[in-house]
Amino acid sequence: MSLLNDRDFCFKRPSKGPRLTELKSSDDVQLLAKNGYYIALRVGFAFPLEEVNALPAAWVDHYTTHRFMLHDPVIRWIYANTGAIAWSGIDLPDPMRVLDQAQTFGLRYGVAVACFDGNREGQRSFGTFARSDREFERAEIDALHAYVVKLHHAKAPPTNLTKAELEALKMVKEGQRLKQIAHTLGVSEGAVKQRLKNAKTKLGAQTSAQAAAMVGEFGLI
Amino acid sequence: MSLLNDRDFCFKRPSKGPRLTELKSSDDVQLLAKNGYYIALRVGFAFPLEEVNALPAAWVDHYTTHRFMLHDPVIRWIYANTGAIAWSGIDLPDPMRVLDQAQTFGLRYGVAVACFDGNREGQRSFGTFARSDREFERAEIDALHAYVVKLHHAKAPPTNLTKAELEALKMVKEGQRLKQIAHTLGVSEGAVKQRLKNAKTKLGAQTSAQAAAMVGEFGLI
DNA sequence: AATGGACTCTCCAAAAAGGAGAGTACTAAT
DNA sequence: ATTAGTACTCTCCTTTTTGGAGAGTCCATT
Repeated sequence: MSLLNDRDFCFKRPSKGPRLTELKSSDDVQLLAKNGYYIALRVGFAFPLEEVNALPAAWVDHYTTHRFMLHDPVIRWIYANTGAIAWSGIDLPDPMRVLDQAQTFGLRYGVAVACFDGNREGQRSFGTFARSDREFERAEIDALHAYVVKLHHAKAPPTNLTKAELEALKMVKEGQRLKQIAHTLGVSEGAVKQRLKNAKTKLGAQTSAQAAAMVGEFGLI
Repeated sequence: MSLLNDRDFCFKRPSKGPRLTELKSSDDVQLLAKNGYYIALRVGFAFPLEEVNALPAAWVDHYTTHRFMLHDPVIRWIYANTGAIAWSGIDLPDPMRVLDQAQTFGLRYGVAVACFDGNREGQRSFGTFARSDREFERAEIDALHAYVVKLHHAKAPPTNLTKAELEALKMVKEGQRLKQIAHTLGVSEGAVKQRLKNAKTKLGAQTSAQAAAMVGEFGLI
């Protein structure tokens, strides 16, 4: 029996044979990228809004200590391209033999994915996924690509927050009480509450604490 | 190359000669790095906890669009070394002529700084600073180095938070109310309050919202 | 003149914060 | 083996902060 089943993956079975369609959660990804994966979301000038690092700790250690990033052909491909490709298809030099070393950590076969949605800030997202037993199939590569694109869009920062709302959230995040905030801004406490309420609605947050943390992570304040 | 040296831990200067006073704030840095600067704090596997980007918007745009990062000799130096150096002293190839292009954006003379404090996660911090009118002086380079080291230490994540405290903070950050948290954890609401109170004390936070945002930014939850 | 959006306010109920006190668990020193 | 110290956990009680409903103002657009 395949490790992939309906519950884990969401197959569709159209006319010809089983088809992998959509990865819903990190669990689904874990099943495909058995030996680890790494996703960086919304990389701007140099760094991302969020990263998911599910690579083996030993490899992360080795990679960090040797500062492989700038020499890693996978990273180089990701920075230079958009789309998805198997590691084996990347035609770039690997003078530090990063990929060979990766193999000794169980990262033998892999996929690199990069996407960009034409946003003004030039933010890009990318991921790399690995397994040791066999090469990834085309449908799997496409599914991983779609997954990263989905996360990329999900992490699009909200654009409808007003200046006043962001201002209030910033002050909440900095540990100020409503009374202080109101005083500093020269408005009523109720006004501050209303701003926070609007912000929470727009962000889908349950509490001001959550809303403040969210805008912080989006880099909006 | 030594990863660790005295200068990484404390900034002292011998008594003789004019001494550049310590850089206290980003304003001080702005005065020195007239044409812009960039600081990345606590870069782990690949990305930092925080970045300060005060480079000219046009350059950031150009740099991002052309994905210079992997080709930038300054970045390559920073990843490979510890200490501080004038751009002009970096002896690395620049096939994409990143530095030449930087000049056309007012970034003519510059300094690169990198530091590492021997922490377990291998986190490093670095910065690069630019001006167009003249080369940086040795004392200025040292002061900028000290500034980055200071920020690096300031961003050291607290290590004294208990599992219970982090757990509570995480749930606050996710928008849960104390009642919910208490129920989920199977403890009294008072217990949750106490955990949050301890966390706030340890973090020097005024409110739970602030504490939750802080641990989030430290990457502790 | 009407509509919609952002902002403001008040009042009341619900939630969170803060203080004091006390029990438990584990460590290090006597 | 006892003791002291430290860190963590919990309860109870009071005060302060917050959240939520409803309504009003101001302003730009239609």
